[in-house]
Amino acid sequence: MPVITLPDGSRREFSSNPTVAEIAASIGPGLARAALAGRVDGKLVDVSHRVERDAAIEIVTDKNPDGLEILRHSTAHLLAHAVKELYPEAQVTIGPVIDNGFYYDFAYPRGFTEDDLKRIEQRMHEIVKRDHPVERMVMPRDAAIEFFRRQGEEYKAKIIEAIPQGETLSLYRQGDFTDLCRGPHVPSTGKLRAFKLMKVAGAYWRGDSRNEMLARIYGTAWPNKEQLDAYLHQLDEAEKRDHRKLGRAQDLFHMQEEAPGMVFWHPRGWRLYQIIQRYMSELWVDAGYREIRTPQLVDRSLWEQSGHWEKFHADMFTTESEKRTFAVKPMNCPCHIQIYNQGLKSYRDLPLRLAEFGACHRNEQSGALHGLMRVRGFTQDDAHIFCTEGQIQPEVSTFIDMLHRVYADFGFREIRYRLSTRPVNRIGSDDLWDKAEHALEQALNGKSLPWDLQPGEGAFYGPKVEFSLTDSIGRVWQCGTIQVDFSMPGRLGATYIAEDGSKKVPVMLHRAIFGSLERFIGILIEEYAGSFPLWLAPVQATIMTITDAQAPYAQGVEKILKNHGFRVESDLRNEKIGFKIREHTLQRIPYLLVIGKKEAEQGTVAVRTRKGEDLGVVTLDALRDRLNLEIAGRGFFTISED
RNA sequence: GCCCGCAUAGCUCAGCUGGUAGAGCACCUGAUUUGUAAUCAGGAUGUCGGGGGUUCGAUUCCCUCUGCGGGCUCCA
Repeated sequence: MPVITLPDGSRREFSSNPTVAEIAASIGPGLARAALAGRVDGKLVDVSHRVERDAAIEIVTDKNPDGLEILRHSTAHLLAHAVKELYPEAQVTIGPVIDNGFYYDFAYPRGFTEDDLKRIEQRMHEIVKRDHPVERMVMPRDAAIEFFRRQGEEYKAKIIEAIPQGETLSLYRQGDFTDLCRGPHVPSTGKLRAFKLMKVAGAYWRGDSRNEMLARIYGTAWPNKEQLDAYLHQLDEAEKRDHRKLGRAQDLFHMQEEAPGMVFWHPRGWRLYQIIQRYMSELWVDAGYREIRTPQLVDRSLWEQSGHWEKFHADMFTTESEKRTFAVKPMNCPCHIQIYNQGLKSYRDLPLRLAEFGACHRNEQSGALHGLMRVRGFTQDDAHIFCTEGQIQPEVSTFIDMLHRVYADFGFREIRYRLSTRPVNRIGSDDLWDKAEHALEQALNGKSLPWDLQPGEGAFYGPKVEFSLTDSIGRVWQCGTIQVDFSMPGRLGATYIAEDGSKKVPVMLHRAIFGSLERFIGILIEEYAGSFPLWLAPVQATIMTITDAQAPYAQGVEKILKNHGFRVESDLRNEKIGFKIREHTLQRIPYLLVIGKKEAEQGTVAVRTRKGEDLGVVTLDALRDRLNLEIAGRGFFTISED
């Protein structure tokens, strides 16, 4: 008879083979009710699973991450169940768990509307009330195909057809609804309580844009209403950080119909942009880069040579002049090679690091555009390192250190690392790709960084490491990148004279840290929710007067602070001080400097932060020292963060 | 590009089933000279995204284009 070992090490012996549910019940009725699934010797199973030999058992509840995942997965089935009841002609496809929830894709040409979502959600609650037991069945592969075909579920049948012959499949049935699924699932629909359907979207069958569009419904699910509400609240909060909203509210930039995907930077936004640009420009000097500037418009022939015309043509803006075709540059690399090619290079010149704030344009698909994050006109902090094969490792390694420093300065702690390998559409031999992919992998492993592999996601000219940051609602955006390129220098005739006097082709590393200034600023706005640290704040302090009488003194203070290099503005309007405080606090100005009769007489200012702290009355020298200290602290200084 | 949705004053938004539009803030004028998150009073404001159609009549219904939003595909 099986002996069951529980997570606390205790053992129980059963007189007959118990199910997971029975084991839970033997521990306590509360646990029996809470049991969603079991873990038997590490393997997740349904509570109906019968344990037939000695095993380590854990009862999985919604307190456990596995339990939450099962809950979400079962809620996806619940969604499909409701849809099939309401819209029998819809076909089910797949319904996986994702962060914070799940989705389910249906083949339903009419598509779903917001009203449908309400109906579906209501029906889901009804099915929960019915508390259908969720039963597991097994079926041979071919029988399963037959089973779904009979029900008109062509997509399910196709999914199963992709599974090898001879496999036995598990199906789950709740009421009249049966779905193919590996499981496990909650024991009955009554276990599902806190969920909400979020949105409808289109998604291609099997993720291929050549396939038909399915109707996807996204939902979220939680163990209880409190957690669901907390999540919904968190989403509301995240929405307030949206860079598009804050960009308008803080008068940083705007975009308009006549220039889709292009940014109109307003004075404050442009100041921020320039602060960031200058920061990088100085870092380049420190790191041995040399800054350059190359043309926007380049003849088609260069793009043909570089391979862009062939692989990237659809994304390039072109124009005609004097019977020639020019393309607005989508990337800077070919131009940088032109600068490299001026004058004969020696191995002694390597590594040669050429950097540019390269203004690029790409004709992105209209549906891909997204605020500052995905635009058609953007500026990269782009550099190309020309080096020997032996210099690849140290250069990649040094680059990653530099990137870490930059991200830390801007307050980013969580970076996602991804290695993207050769795509189908590519130039260069497999031998070169092997070498390049290997070089990047080694650089990452050398720093013990956790990275994900993205097979087939590399650029057409080489593999890359992507360094990604997340926006306010958790969407991941690639910012930094380093790419090894063994192909393009050769195509564009770059060479150097080696130690032995022979002519060799250098390796080129494409690399960026911000990626695009636009995207980086977008993420920065969301990261700080518009409350920029002092060193980045477009306006660092606003001087405001109590009455007109202090205007001359206030203007003097403004001048002094500006001379110290601070970004200061004055608000001399005939308004009450509370009104001015409110306005500039909402603008997230780090320091509010109030000047009344007293301050004007004493030669001081009363300091208030955007958080509402009163720092008292200080002299201008004391203020200067404080601001300078805080500015020097960059992302590490937290006094005025909120 | 594809699917779904949206487009009303500078901004945020209201406007039920068709009868040419409204609020708050902002703006302008005047009063007020004010001490740490909204002083009071008055005033002006719209081709209701563009084009076409149905209708006696369209912000409202239909078609189409453009842009935006959320996804998908793609990418910095």
